[in-house]
Amino acid sequence: MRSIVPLKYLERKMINLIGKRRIRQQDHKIKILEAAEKIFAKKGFYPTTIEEVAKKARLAKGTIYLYFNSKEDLFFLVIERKLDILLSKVEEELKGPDSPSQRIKKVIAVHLKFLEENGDFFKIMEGFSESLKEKLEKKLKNRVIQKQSYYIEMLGKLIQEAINKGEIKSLDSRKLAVILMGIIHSLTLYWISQKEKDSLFKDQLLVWEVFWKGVKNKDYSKSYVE
Amino acid sequence: MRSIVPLKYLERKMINLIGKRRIRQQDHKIKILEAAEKIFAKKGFYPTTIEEVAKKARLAKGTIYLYFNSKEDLFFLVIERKLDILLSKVEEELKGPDSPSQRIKKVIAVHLKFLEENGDFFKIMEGFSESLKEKLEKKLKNRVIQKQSYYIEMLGKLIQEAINKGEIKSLDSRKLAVILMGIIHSLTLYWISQKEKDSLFKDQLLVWEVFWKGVKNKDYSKSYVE
DNA sequence: ATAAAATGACTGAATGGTCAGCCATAGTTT
DNA sequence: AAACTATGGCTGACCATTCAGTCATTTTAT
Repeated sequence: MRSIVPLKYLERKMINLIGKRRIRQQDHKIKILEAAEKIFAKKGFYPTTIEEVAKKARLAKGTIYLYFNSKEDLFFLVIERKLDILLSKVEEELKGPDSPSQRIKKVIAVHLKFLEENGDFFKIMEGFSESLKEKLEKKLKNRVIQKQSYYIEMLGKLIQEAINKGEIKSLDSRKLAVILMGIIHSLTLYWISQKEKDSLFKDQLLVWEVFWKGVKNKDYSKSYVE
Repeated sequence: MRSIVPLKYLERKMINLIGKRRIRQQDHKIKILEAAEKIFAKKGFYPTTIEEVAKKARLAKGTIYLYFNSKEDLFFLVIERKLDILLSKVEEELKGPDSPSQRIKKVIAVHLKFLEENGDFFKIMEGFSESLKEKLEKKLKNRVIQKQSYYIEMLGKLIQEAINKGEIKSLDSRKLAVILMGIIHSLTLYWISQKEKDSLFKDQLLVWEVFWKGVKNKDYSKSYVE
């Protein structure tokens, strides 16, 4: 007799995990994240209201709080989701056996493509620094910062490799990584501000050319292919 | 007899304009601007409270509103004040008879020096895009945006000049201006994030080298002096 | 029938902006 | 020069609004 109760409980647990409800919940979570992404991109963190996000996701305000702990959490999770995708795409691209310089070229292309497809993400990141200023230490905030740093670090190592191989001049590899990201960032900003949007992706050659010629080792000019 | 009254009135007016009170007022305006600059840099637009600015300026909240119309106005005026200084410094530097490339080099130096001396200004500008999103069109906001654009435009023209003289490869001069600013911006951001602050100014050579080699015309390598 | 999910009215805290009054200083009168 | 008056810069309590987050109630699914 007693065993029936826990069985029913487990049963329900299973249903929750794999049944319709579970799927619904996932749907809603994604729906909210996507709605939030758009609104945060448009207005920035502070002027965005949970009510508005809920409306966009066609849910009630209270429902948001069933899936996220706070506005801040929602904000950071929106960022984290996209940052993870970007990171995985870049890491995927780096798996090949190419030379460092070729891999850098690939990173530029992947990054620009991602930003072109995720303008909202870029806009949010742009305002990220503003929103994290003078706020209590938050687990999620730090996770995002850490992922950002990890990305720059990865790029820095790649550049260092290129330096070691003599492809790039012996300069501070981390600073060069920062510079490369700065070039990408500023061109993206420019692209977003343009009303008549040309393709951002096609600027990969411009980025590559300027960066590569700017940093390449004179003795190694043969490696500048294409 | 009648004329005495208006005379006295004018007399008082003069005293108000040039006397103690008038000086006091100027003092306060600057005081508020400087306090606001610090707080805005630290916390960003939205989390900054007028009360806090007032406290820092050792004035009462209401007093702020005697000198500025709103929090937004104060914010934009803080930016505008510094932007004007930067613009004038750069314009001053461009007056010489140097070649375009030499003038670009000077702009880099002046800009980096200014940012090193005005880290707070940079921090505010960083969050500028966030705070201006989805806000009613404001005269002051547009003035600031216009000045920013003017700066990029000026740099673009300078680069175009260099292109025309064959110093720089024939690329989109505006995009190159954007790239140069991106390099400067990202290195400044990096510099600010460093706890052990090296000099930002000394990176002028790095910026110059990377940018110049990245864009220079092959046929014109002689012009790369120093 | 039961429990989970969703709702949205409500609450409390925060804060931009206001304004009636205070008081230091300047001007006037005796 | 002393006493009185007028001025206006400054103040901070107060008001109105906005909004994150809560929870009693309703809806939905099984």
